Amino acid sequence: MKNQEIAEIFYEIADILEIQGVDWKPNAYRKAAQNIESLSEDIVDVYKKGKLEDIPGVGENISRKIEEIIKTGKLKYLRKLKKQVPIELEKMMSIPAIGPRTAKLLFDKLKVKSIKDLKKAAKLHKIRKLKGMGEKTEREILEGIKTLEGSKGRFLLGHVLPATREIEEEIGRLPEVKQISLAGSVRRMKETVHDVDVLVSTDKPKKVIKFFVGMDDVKRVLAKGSTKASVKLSGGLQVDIRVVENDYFGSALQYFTGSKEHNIELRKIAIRKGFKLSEYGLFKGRKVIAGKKEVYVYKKLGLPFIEPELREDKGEIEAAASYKLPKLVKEKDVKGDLHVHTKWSDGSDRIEEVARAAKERGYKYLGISDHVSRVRIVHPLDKRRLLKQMKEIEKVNKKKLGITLLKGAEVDIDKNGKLILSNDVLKKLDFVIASIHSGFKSDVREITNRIVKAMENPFVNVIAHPTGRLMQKRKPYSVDFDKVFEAAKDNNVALEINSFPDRLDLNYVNARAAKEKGVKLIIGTDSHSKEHLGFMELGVGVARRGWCGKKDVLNCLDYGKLKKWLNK
DNA sequence: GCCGTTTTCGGCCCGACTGTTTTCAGTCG
Repeated sequence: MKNQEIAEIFYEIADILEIQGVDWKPNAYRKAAQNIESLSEDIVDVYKKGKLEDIPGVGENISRKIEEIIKTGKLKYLRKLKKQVPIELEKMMSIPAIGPRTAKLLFDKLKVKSIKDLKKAAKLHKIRKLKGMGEKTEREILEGIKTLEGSKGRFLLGHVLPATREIEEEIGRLPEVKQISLAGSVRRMKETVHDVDVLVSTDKPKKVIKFFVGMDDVKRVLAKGSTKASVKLSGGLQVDIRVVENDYFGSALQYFTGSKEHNIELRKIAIRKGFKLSEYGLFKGRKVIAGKKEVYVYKKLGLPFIEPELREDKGEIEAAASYKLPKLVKEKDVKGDLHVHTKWSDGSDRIEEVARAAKERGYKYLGISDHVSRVRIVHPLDKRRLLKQMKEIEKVNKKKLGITLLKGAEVDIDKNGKLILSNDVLKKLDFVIASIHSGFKSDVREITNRIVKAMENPFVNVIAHPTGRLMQKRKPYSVDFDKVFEAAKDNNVALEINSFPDRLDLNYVNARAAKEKGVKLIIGTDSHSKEHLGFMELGVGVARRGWCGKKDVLNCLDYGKLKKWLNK
């Protein structure tokens, strides 16, 4: 039974209780679920140690329920609740305009239990007859179902970032705009985002909002008020703008960056100190004591500045209060990229082109790592072509481009944990990345064994994308990270944070666990063209969300030290 | 249901916008 599965159960309980109109309990269950979800340790281990109640938000009652789930795989309480409220809650509530109260109303009056029922009811115009509902709500619900069916609910950070920056620039060019910043989950570098938040300060809110809803890419205006507006872009992405006065841009930025959970904790601190915190500032009575800048808000609450990527209420507030926040790695700390494909396998650019682009980015070194694989589609290298490629790399190095190329390869791990290239070839390389590209469906033991065995090969330096996930396409394979972390340390092997937009693997939870265990990380882009080198920002985002500093990331080392590490 | 440098009982974040209403509940973030 995994942490995630147990968390899901408590989320479900929270939803049902909310529908039933129960006060406070939903929050308590949700809080517990969040903390279980983000636990880096296996909850079964925590249970065995008798430490369940050490998890924040878990008390006597919930810990008893966790025990029941671990022992029996089920929870009677949830079953009972489900019988009382037999509704597809999670899906229903993902439809805009439907929250717990409306779901309850729809069930009570129209026996709507599922999206299917909902669609039918809306099409038959039954919903508009309910109290508090109308034509417009009905249309919005149908629209929402369409969106859900097209699964356009969440977007990959790497895919929305470019468009988002364009919008930021476009609005920023307005002379009326004093300050502008992205906020929300984009600013926190969350791997997927539901919408994009833009914060602007100006004396002319109407003008800015008018411009915003009239931008070229806007397909639909969802809401438009005097201080905020929401639009849907043609690609389906929702963008929200919030317009404030310059005097409280800081507190507004703090507020709109979130996360919600982080902000709730901050407000509690404010209350304890006799203050009140909102987007309009930090107040002592009626007096504003902080608002202009984000950092002042934290300061007046007795805290140092907390980087946006950490603001998830995962211990950052406690760490800040005791001045134990980590100094996070920055993109400019990265000295090179070690996961790059070229035309030799399935990349689209030649070695020299990629090298020049890497040099442009300020890198000191670049590791070429084309595929050695049995997957035909990637046009893999065999021994002969690999040796030939190494010659070409040497040739490019002689051109003195101001960047050093390292000879590497991304070699498949076979189903027994062996690399599909013999050691006498591997040892000629500067570095070896090992990765799993087949047999994803094997069980956790098998996968873990394959990875561990690969790490025991003396020439392996990095395990690429350790869980193999492709967001929105393929689930991660199960890996026993305790074992993998141990083996990584024992064998001086680094784990990769793969920066490709749909991978981001390790994810930030695992990256943080790795860091805490003292495992070294490498941030690689898995570039298949020179433009992909820019994905580094996403991997750095993951590392930052995982509390990693530059000392945790090997490709922040300069060339000499990195080379030494690679030679083990 | 959880939690505690105000508390083991009594709190539990805060505000904007919308639709459907004539003053507000529900949703959203």
